[in-house]
Amino acid sequence: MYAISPADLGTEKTSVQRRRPARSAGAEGVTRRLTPGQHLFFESDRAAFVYKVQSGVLRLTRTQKDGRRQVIAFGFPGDVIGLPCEGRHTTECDAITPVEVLPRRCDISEPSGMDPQLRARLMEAALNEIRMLQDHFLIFGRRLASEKVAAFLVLLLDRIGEPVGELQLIRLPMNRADIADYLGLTPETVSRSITQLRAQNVIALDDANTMVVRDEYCLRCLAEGDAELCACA
Amino acid sequence: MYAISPADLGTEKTSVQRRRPARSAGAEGVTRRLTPGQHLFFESDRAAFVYKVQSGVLRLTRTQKDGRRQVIAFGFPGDVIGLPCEGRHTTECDAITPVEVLPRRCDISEPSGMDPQLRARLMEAALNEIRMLQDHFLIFGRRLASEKVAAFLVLLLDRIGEPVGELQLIRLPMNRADIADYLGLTPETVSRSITQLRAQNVIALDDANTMVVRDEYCLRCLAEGDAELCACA
DNA sequence: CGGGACATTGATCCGCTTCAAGACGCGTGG
DNA sequence: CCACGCGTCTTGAAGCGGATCAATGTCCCG
Repeated sequence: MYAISPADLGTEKTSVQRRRPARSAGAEGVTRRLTPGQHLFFESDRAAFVYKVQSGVLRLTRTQKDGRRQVIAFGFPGDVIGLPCEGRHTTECDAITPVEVLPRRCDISEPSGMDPQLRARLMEAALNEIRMLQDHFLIFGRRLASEKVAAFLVLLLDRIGEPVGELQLIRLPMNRADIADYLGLTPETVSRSITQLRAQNVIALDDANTMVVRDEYCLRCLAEGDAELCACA
Repeated sequence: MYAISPADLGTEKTSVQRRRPARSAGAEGVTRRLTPGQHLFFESDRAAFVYKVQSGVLRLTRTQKDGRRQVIAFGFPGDVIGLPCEGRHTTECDAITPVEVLPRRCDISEPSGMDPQLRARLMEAALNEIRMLQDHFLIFGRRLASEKVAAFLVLLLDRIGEPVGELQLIRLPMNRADIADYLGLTPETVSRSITQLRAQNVIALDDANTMVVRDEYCLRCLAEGDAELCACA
């Protein structure tokens, strides 16, 4: 869908990082910047690096033959993404906001020569990813759409929530379609669920991608299917 | 739902949940045997070992507060299961057939003293698990129940299919409820989908847990949503 | 100001869940 | 050997929730 687009179009005020190797995958230890829509890697790509996300948000997806897309995960700052299997990436990855990632050379097949510390971190990252995928399954398997959406918002809240006075703010980096493909729903259903949460005064929307959590306890109850425990219902 | 009953009968009949204090978690390198329903570990257990499955089939599950169960994966011979996160198991695990596993001591936090070969295998196992979980997502995200079930049968076919003349045989080690909880369906819907596949002459059932794949090509088409490509529809 | 991408809302339809009943296989005990 | 009970699988009928299709609203950016 997206063609390779020049990376030096927008938001280039930070440093003089103009000598980025063109069209190369990057270099060890040199921060790589992506603009929204730009790909970091594709499925089946030979994996030269794993990437530590420094800022921004990435989207990890797999697509099936019928064109349907599954969002496997979102990559937030602090995440290590791009762990390969048998030397190849197992998902597609593109940026949904301006992104900075730090590439680390990653030759899993030659672990003997690898820095022990890096090796340990890689293992830790892999085990963490396993747990996050399992958590994702629990959300994905929720019965009602509203529960899925609430659980997703809780996830975001814990990950990128920003305190605003007594309450918390969530700046949604992804659009409704991304949320839908993460949860196994349609964008319309996601929108309806959000509208419903707003009607219950659990959240408030500034604009479509900026929400204030007005009743965090209630949101967490709804996320677990305990609608009864929540006075908002 | 399940009665507590002694599990040492040696019979492999009904699945019996038997909570057993893991006073003898096993010993490094000594094959451990489980009877159906017996647990290998529980969620949040401190993880002393990972296990290589030698024979039989295990079920890895996570349960949520409302009692709903999500089958995360099945452990087949050759699989390495029980990879911990932060020193603890992230799922529950019990046997659904008689099982033999080989425990390997696994102190991820102390990787320096670990045999490099074992370390490499652990990493490989972790990366493989990530890919398998991602594959699971694609199946879970299929639109129609019949596609999910077909995709699941293809998975089993490739994993434990037994050639029988020209065709292939699948001995289902798990019941309909397990399949349902793996796919995010109800047992009734799984049953109906199987009935439908049988009516289309794609499969034939000997008994409920023994099926012959009569048209493998068609099954694979249905699994990918290409019902049109299949004359059986 | 106008165009495009995205979000919301509405109406309808379909597939799955739910609840219920019956069938089947298997082990036990008479 | 057969009757019984239990767990599982199958099948049926009804209701509901989300998908789909369509129209409108909103924001952003040129």
